[in-house]
Amino acid sequence: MYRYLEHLLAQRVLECLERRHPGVTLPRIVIEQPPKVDLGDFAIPMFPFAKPLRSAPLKIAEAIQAEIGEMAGIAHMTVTPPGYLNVKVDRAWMAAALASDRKEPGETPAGKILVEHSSINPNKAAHIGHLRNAVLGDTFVRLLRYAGREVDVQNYIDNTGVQVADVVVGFTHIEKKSRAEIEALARQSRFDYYCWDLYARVSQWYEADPQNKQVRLQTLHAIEDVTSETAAVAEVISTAVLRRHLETMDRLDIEYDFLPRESEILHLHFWDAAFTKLKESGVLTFESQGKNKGCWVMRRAGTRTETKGADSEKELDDVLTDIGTQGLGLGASGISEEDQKVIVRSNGTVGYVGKDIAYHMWKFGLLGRDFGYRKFYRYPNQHDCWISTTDGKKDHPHFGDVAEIYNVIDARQSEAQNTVIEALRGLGHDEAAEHYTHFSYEMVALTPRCAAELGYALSEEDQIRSYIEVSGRKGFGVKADDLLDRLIASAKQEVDSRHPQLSEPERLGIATQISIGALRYFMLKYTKQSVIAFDFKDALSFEGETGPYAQYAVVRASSIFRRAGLDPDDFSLKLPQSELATAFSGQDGDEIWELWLASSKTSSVVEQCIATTEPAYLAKHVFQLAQLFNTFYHRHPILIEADEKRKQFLLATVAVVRRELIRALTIMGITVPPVM
RNA sequence: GGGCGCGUAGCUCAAACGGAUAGAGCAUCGGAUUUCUAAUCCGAGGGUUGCAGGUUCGAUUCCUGCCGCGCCUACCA
Repeated sequence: MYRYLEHLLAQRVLECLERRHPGVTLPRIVIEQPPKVDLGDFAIPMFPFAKPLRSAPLKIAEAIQAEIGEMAGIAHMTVTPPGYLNVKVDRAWMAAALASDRKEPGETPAGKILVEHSSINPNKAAHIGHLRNAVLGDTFVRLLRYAGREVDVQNYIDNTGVQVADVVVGFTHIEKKSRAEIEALARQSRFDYYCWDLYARVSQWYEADPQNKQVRLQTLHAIEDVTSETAAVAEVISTAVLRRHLETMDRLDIEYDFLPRESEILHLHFWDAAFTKLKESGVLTFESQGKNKGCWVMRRAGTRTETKGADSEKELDDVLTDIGTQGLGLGASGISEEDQKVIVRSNGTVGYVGKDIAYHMWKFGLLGRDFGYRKFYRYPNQHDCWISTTDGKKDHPHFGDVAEIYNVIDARQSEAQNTVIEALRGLGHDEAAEHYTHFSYEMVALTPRCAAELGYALSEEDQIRSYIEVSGRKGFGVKADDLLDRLIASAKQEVDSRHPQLSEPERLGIATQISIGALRYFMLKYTKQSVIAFDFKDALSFEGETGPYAQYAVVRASSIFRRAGLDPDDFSLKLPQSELATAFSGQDGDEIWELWLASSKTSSVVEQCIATTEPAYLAKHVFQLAQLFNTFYHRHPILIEADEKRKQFLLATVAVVRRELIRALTIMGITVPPVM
């Protein structure tokens, strides 16, 4: 409801100003919340209008106040120095709307959205860095779906790269295992852990003798030939590890719809189709000199200081003729060597950025080719996850060909992402480029203390750092399943001591819900651009600003209703609006109103999260709501309340807060246990 | 060297689009009528928002310069 009033207000203020000042271009109307409730529920700063309207902020506020007229849901407005128009909501109106969970008017944009996340190399166990990616991505998917959008979830699988090749080398050259032996191992429960260790050993093996790296190259090439034994082994390994990743993510209620694999991008010749178009459009140019001689190159994204029109280009041309291209280090492509990004190597093979361009053309339905599809994994809820194949089934859902895409990929890959966007633009697909969002986030690193705890010897240099980057190659990191296991063990201990009367499966179930709540909340409470310095102490905490804190608030709300013998989901407020108005104007009316107001904000927060690709706002909202509720809970004993009308009012407050908390937690992928 | 990002309380982090007295959690210290169970609540201390300028009614937020830190910058994927 908050969102609805916010939009309504902005629109009415805009109309009002346009009527008074026709033809003037106005700045965007910003609506915020005043620092304290007694000032109002919305604040509209008037300062930005002072200059364009040639009038004092307070004068403008007064004019709007006088002319804007009545609005359902708005009680009144006050002009507040130094230049705000503060707006108070009609509390009874809002409360009635919230209590009946009235649907907010508003339309949702059409067009399918593709969110890609996780994309873990299928050669080792998933670690906490992958967890951040998956939780961010999955939560964003839930945000979009809550907002009414249609979303496909994809997880890109690089099953033909060096990382898989390295583990193949480990099995075949270090451990000298046969294909049958590897297949047997791959059926073991935590095969990904086995690969984790082996991958680290392979890295050491390469370092021990540079000759060994030759084996890596041979293996990499062998994998590309589908008929080879090596390719078969790679397939066994990557598929088994991929299955493990899906299982790990399923523990956190994270599911995918489609798994496009690099092997199909290769074998279905996606690149050939893209290459033709890239050459025709001039995005790619052939370099005939310098260190990239014989390669097809592209200008690295963000290297040109934007073309400033004909003049400067002409100047540039003059300069070029004067010095000669050699002097500037420009190749035949006209791009300086360090600004060149090699897309096709001199031996004719294509690099990963090239494949990525082709793949993204497919996403937008611009390639003219499609994957084959077959079912790969069925979730316990019967949802099917599909995977790419060369031929595949005829009957399959339609993937790709979407209106918007979001790629959840860490900040280190932003240059590559921008290069793909630039390629799309260069191909003339500006529309697609505009709807391509790199959902960028920072990595998860380990604190030196955490690293020491895990038994890694640190250099003196590393010991004084605030964090150290994880490395799959070195086997340095915290595995996702290990963290989850530790969380569950720790939560289980608490549940055991608090609820000894419950059965073992019940207690384990509760501990699992709490662990997922703690983990998902932990991954979401930091803003994207902040590096998470991981520490078990913080991650294993169930107190303060954590998932369990919010879950506990809901448990308390539910328990009030249970004790009262009422169903919170089916509780209807029987007070007329006049009674509600009285309740809110009482002694603690402001304090309780704050709780209702916060409850009304979910859809507004969801909108903000989507607009800024920042799910952390939702976590903040959940925490704020839970915190307000806990304070309220302490101050107002409800079941012993003698005044029946007052009791109804308090119960309605609890019901609404509970519903909104559950709603927001659900978007975060967090469920609430029956007791805690 | 170039590109991107960061620097806020002892620690970990908030404050989207410039706004009203810069907020939380953890840690520390002191409390909560044995109550809808305390995984909770209340209180205290703790800040020149890295430094120096600039823009303006107003700057943690925008601009410039410096200092410090991280990531990216391969014919690897």
